[in-house]
Amino acid sequence: MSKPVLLCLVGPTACHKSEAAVRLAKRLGCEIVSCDSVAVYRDFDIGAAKPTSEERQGIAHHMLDCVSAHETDFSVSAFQSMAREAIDGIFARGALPLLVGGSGLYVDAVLSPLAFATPSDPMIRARLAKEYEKDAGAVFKRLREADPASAERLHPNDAKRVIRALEVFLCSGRTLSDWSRSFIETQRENQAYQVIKFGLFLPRPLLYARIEARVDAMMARGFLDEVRDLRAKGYSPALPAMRAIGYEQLNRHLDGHCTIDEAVAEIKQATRNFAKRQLTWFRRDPKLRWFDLSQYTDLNEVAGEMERIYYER
RNA sequence: GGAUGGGUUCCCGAGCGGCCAAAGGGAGCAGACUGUAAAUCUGCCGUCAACGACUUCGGUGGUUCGAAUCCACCCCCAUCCA
Repeated sequence: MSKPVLLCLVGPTACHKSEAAVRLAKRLGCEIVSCDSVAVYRDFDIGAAKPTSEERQGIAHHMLDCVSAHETDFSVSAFQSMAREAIDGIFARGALPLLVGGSGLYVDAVLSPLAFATPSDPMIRARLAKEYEKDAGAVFKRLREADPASAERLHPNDAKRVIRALEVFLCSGRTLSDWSRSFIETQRENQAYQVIKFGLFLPRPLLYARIEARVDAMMARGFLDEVRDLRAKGYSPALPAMRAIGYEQLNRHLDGHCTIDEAVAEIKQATRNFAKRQLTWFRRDPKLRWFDLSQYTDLNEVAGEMERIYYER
């Protein structure tokens, strides 16, 4: 029996992903599943570049505004199960799911059903974080004893991952490398969908120029007020969501640490760096079909090309 | 016109006789990535026929075995006095 087909559109930030997705969705009758680590948050709109209702043009969008930034137990894993539920619903409706997003890990999480089943324990993690701060070397050494494979793979300076790997071992008795191995093995026979992946990109100089223009546009649309409102609503600048690009810098400005011009310049810089990292992530996927936006006069052409590929699958 | 402080590799910025192609940061490039990932982390980063060679520290000329570092003059910049 043939697997259900699922479309996926990725690319760095500021590449017209949302717009291209809507065009494609209109042609193929898709419902969109956003894979964006910031757009999931309610009240985070302008800075998250969340498509407005006009921009969505009546196309159903899932995984937008689906969690509160206050949620302390949100995670990639939570995202994964919610997104998969949304996808099941789309299939049930006889529609075609179109994953769209720039958060590579989130995209992969959705596409790899069995990943992230790994256990976690916030208490242990917090304790390890403290220990790491005091003596990073000691924590890494413990990891090397408990899970040599992960220790080998991880850099001692990578606090997050070193701590997480040890956490997994401490709360489950199994190593992270063990969990991931079984994931890879099971994934092979559990590839749930037939995935067609598209990637959008622009030559670096154009990309960077577009990013800067878009940050200016966000500011013009009231990004600063959005952050002010967020604070007024009780969102602490310490929240993970408030550390997202743009929100972080604007919070620093609001706290008097820098001028608005400095903040904006930093946002542009951080976004450029981010876009580059996204490209690094997506580039390793050999199955991705890339579209250089500078080679097309408009997005309909791109969407048309994608449509053709879909039918020729 | 005078006084003082400066001009360092793409940028900021240390260095102030050898251990200096020159700390550190930023940018740029490449990469990693399995529980809030727009995060976190790594590598490269003057040039080359590259375990060695060559060209750099405002300019020119000196001192010295040896200078980004000392001296002279010159050119810029900043501040202050006129």
